[in-house]
Amino acid sequence: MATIVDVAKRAGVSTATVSRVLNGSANVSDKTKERIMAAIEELNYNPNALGRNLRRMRTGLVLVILPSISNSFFSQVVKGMEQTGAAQSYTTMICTTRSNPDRERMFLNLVRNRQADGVILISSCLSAEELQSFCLQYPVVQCSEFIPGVDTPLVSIDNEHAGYDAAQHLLKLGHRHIGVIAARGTHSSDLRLTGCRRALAEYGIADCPTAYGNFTYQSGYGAAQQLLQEHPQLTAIFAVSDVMACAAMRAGQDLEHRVPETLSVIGFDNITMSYVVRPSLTTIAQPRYELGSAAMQQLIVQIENGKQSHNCICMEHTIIKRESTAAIL
Amino acid sequence: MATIVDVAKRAGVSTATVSRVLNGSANVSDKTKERIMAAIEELNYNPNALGRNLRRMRTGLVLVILPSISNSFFSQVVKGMEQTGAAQSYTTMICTTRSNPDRERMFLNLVRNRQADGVILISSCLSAEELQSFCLQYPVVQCSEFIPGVDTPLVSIDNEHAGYDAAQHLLKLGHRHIGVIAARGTHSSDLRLTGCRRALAEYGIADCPTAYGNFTYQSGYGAAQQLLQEHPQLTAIFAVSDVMACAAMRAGQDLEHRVPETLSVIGFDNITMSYVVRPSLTTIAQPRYELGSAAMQQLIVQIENGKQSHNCICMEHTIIKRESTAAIL
DNA sequence: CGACGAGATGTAAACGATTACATTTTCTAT
DNA sequence: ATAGAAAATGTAATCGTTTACATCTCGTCG
Repeated sequence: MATIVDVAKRAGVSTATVSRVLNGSANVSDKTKERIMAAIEELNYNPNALGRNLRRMRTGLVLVILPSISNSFFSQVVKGMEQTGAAQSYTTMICTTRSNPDRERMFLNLVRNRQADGVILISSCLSAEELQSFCLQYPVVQCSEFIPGVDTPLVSIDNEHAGYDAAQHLLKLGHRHIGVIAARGTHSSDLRLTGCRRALAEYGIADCPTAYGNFTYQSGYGAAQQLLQEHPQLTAIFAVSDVMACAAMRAGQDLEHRVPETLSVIGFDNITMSYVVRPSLTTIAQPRYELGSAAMQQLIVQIENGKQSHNCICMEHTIIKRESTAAIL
Repeated sequence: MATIVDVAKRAGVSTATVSRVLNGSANVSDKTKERIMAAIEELNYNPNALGRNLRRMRTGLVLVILPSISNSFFSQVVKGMEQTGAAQSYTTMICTTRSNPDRERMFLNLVRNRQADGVILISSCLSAEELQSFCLQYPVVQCSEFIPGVDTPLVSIDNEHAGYDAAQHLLKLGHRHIGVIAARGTHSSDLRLTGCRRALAEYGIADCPTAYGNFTYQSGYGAAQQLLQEHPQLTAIFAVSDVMACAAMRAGQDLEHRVPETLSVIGFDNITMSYVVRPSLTTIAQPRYELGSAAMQQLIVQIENGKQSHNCICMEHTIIKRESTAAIL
């Protein structure tokens, strides 16, 4: 494997000059430049990034840490990050934790180690304390799904308000018995639930049957079954994710409900599945690409200008009305 | 940021001894080890991986390059890679190309640059020639979706045979007018189509109407519409991906078909969506986790023992019969 | 008691680039 | 022709580790 020294020798110049050509620096004569290019070509030389990065003390790599790539919600968010990063010469790589804190720590260590310049967290599985101590020293941004009480820039939507809007939609359709499928230990789910209850309270409704799932189809199915069996008076279900909402529709149908005639269902995230199922799913959409893009923007500022003030960027959500919700009969 | 020199000074030893402790080497007295650990603690020292990797000329990083994370088929494949890699101390990162050859080249350059030790390709978008010249010099494995004619180890299923089996299933149910939704420029799709036609030929059927999509729901919907309108006699459709198969079901239903009574549909991949839709989708399943695991195994062998003979590992597929296919009336 | 070997530690040379500073060459203006 | 500026190039230190080799310190054994 050829090094810069080999190239320099072959071209009859010093390594400094080769380096200048490599980095497009001015003040190298065309003749020399050509000789160097030829030597690079002949030796099939590739600069060793380890040497370069060591000297520069940066890598141009940015990590996105998320639980898994199976949630198609993340796809667009990550795309926003990638494109915004690429526009400023950062390479984005995806690291999956499978909700294993040790795996997350391992990836954060890559930043400690200087193998990556910074990290964007989606749905971290560490404690606020652990995260806090990390983010004091290294560039970190939280995006979308986050741990509260940590001094990182944060890019998300107003989940409480979104939950409120979902419930409002059902209430305006006349529903008064509304159940929720939430997810335990997920801050956004807590906020959505809070917002939902606030809307119910405005209609004088104190009762809000809630079951919990973990974002899988199976868990959503079970939660919906439980809700519908324990509270037969329910006419609507709000699930904090589309996958669980789809499962709820199926569970409802399997319990002799018709959606939306006897059971309305509203989801969250607007993933592909939500318009593939039948009936198509009413849901809350987030500006996924923009969330990712803004998060990357924040991270790059941090990497290049150091720790920033605790920024919190809140984006707009929208409700997408489809076939799964209807006025109560 | 503390360096190994700072730690050595503080502990009153040489950097060599600190390094020995860091790497768990023998022959350091307990007393010294303790002093060094204390110094590391006090200085909040983290070894700089850039220096280390430069010296060792390896990083322990492995890249998985794929078009996008939105295809949930990849999720389990990648999990197999991650776990098998982790078991041998390799860190796996996911890189998405969005089918952009320049992005793919950029990621391959990380290997050229020595920022990663090797790479697994799923559905590369480079030419066989370009890939070939890369894989002669660096550790590469292709997995699942591949470019033919390149000397990399390959881990996949027998796509031709799988296509044959899908068609056989429909033929045995009595279908004689079978359409295919394929994907242009995808080798596995070509093979599946070939296999399908071989099965038809065995039944003396020469006609096999084929339309093309690009794995998106929309494209599958359009392809199915086209097939059903141009060939009203069709009673069954084989789509080379579940997403397109689901779209075909919907298109069929929107054209007044009932699935499976008047139209049978079979897909490929067994993604979550395939059992969420109604009717649930008959499909061909691949051993996803095992594909990924075997691919990583191959890669590690290459990284640690150098270029291997052109290995091709073929895994078993299975047909999963659900509600979307039925005997012809 | 002295030699020897094992164990503990230190010295210094890599690894492959970048870059501040020094030097040489070339050009311009008088 | 020559001073001086500008352009081109070179020298060598540096980034933070690891590790071959050298050295030192003991305890053991004949």
